[in-house]
Amino acid sequence: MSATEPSEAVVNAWVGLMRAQQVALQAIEADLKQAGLPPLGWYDALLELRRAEGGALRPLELQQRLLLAQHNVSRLIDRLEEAGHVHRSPCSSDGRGQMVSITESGRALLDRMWPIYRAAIAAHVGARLDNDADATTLARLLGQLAARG
Amino acid sequence: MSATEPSEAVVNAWVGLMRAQQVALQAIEADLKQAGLPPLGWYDALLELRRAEGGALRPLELQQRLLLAQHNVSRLIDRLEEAGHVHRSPCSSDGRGQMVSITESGRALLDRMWPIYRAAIAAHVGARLDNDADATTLARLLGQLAARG
DNA sequence: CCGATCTGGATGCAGATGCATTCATCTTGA
DNA sequence: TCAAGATGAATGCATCTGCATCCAGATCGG
Repeated sequence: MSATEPSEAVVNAWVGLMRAQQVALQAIEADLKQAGLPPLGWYDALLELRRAEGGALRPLELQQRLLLAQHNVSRLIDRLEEAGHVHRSPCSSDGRGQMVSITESGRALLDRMWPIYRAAIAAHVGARLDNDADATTLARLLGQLAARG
Repeated sequence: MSATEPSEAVVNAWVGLMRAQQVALQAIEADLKQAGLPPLGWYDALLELRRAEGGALRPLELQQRLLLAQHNVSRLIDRLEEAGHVHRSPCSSDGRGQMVSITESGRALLDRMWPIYRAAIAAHVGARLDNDADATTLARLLGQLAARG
């Protein structure tokens, strides 16, 4: 499987990965927008913050969890801060760094987004899989692709 | 599977889909850039043109095949034309439309990109799957997600 | 035949991303 | 201890995407 010449099955998996993500993401983003909600990226970032100890993370940690480029995280935080969903404060242990914490507004936004997001996942992903076993298999194989190494 | 409340397996499949695509795409795009080649979008568009009868398609057809927004197709064609890889000509059957055809330069670019692209797929997708059966299963399940309906 | 409407495609503008550089602070080693 | 390098984060600029609108040519109803 690791030759420079991928098998046809591997190429099909790759093409399918691109297509499936494109189709599902477009549909889910459309549902969010339809409901007057911000893009998924905001949800992902706020969710990581809420999960974190104290509801706060360093930008660098956020960057690693979201797999985004440094400058994109910086600007995502700009937008979230502008909208009042996060708050920047200086970092006590490292003068270069800072702490980004989720605000009440940010937590409320997560709560507002999840019902829509959840329904969109069910509609655009769940409804296209035949059963839970398929979903589990898919998740396992996709997990292998995303594993670092 | 189509309740408004997706099962945990479905949510895991969705998260895995986003992650796997992000990781694989970033890695493959990086390999292309490393080799001094243009982004994947160019490959996709040129490939559709080369596959098409006469090496030409209407922008609308390209749009449907690539699942891109109309204005993005228009601008992708701008860039490809600017680089000499495609050629716009008026459409005989519909005065509003046009034909976009792949040039020799475009065909040559496809041929230059494929070895790098192929190796990247093998390295970043193939190498992470245990065997061809897994690749086939993955492709099948992803195909269900992308199927229109 | 012709005006109303629809459709294929382009474009202006705002928002987002990639890339290189910059700035400040932290770390290291002589 | 302090200069040299490394690291966390921001920013200027070009490219790309999203969105609304616009334009020209096609289609349809009377």
